Amino acid sequence: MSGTVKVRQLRRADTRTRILDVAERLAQRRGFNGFSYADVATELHLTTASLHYHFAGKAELGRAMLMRYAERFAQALASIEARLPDAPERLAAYADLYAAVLRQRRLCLCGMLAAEYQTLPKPMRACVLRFFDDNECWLSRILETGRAAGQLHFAGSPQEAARMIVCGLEGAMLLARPYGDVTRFQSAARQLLSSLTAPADTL
Amino acid sequence: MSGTVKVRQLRRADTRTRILDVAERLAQRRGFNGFSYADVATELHLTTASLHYHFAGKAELGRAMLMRYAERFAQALASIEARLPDAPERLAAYADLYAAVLRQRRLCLCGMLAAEYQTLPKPMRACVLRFFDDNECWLSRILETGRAAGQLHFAGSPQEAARMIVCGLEGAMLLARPYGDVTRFQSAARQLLSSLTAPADTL
DNA sequence: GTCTATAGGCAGATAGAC
DNA sequence: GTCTATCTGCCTATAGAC
Repeated sequence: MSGTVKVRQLRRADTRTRILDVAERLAQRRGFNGFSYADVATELHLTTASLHYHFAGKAELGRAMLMRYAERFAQALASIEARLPDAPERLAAYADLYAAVLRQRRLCLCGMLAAEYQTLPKPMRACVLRFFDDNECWLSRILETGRAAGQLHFAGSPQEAARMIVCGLEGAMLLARPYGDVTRFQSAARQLLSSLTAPADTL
Repeated sequence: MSGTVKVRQLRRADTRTRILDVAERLAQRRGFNGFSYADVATELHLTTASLHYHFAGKAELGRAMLMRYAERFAQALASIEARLPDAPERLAAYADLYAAVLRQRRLCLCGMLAAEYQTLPKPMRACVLRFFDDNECWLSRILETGRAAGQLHFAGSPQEAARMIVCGLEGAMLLARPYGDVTRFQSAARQLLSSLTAPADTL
């Protein structure tokens, strides 16, 4: 609608952005039920009343946080597809996205929210499912293309394989973090993807 | 110490047991941070004060709940090993343990607590890790035996494969539940295990 | 064992001054 | 935009009667 929607302030992110940054990190580390408005406000040297100026409530903050996260993730997927032509490399880069999050001692935001799903505000639930749907969709396409090019080998539908990959990577993050051991994730990811990369003659 | 430690009351579980039952179900559905003493008390037509008679605090309740869960799980594993001689059947039965939990619209207790790990009382954290260690240990043994018997085929160490299985199944539960779709879990589990069951000639 | 009563703290949220 | 002040409700926990 407006001609000058957003003017990027490179020197210092605006307050709304910084609130989202803190909320996102806390949600990924402690869960959506594991942090409060006060936690965010304190860290930014604000009051909870100020937060309510930017986001009507915690549910609204959560929704905004999720939408930004999904958008950023989608951009990362598009970047992988544009940069890397080979399917195996694309899958490895996909797993690296997860590893990068884990190195920050965070869980995938939507993996965390999947655990808390039953207690989430309704609008947030839809966002979580859409995130996984988008991942599954992107992976399916990558898998199908890779199989057609003879780079990948797997039985069953690309959709099934895509779902298994998402499950495996989310689960690997979930378990690697308590151990504080990123190699646990790497090992599981490698095994998971190698079953697609290596030729499976008997299937 | 005592000669008559526990006399089973088959007619009606004692209060302590019923508290643990409710707490366990709530923790598996809503997370440890997602339920309160009041939730448990209300459901049992008790007061929170009564709960404090049985468990000093929520952390102590959580610890007792976890220890009982781990013990029950260990018994289930022993039962699988005793009943089923074939490795592929054992693995399928192992996955069925998870599926049964998911059908109750619950997450694996320790999978849920892994997500909440950073906010858990210290004593509970150790229990969560021990649960996964025990699973990994049991699975490693099953995998190694199965490979030696020529029933299973996989590259790498049994430990690595065991970890991948646990990650995959926990992740599959995590994602299947929001969709309310047990077949999502079944599909992922089948793919995960078939890569071990089917001969992999090229590895 | 279970209760009533209550404490003390923290949660999300709002009104209104600046 | 950010603040102070305040509200209401829920949380874990305790004291003490029955």
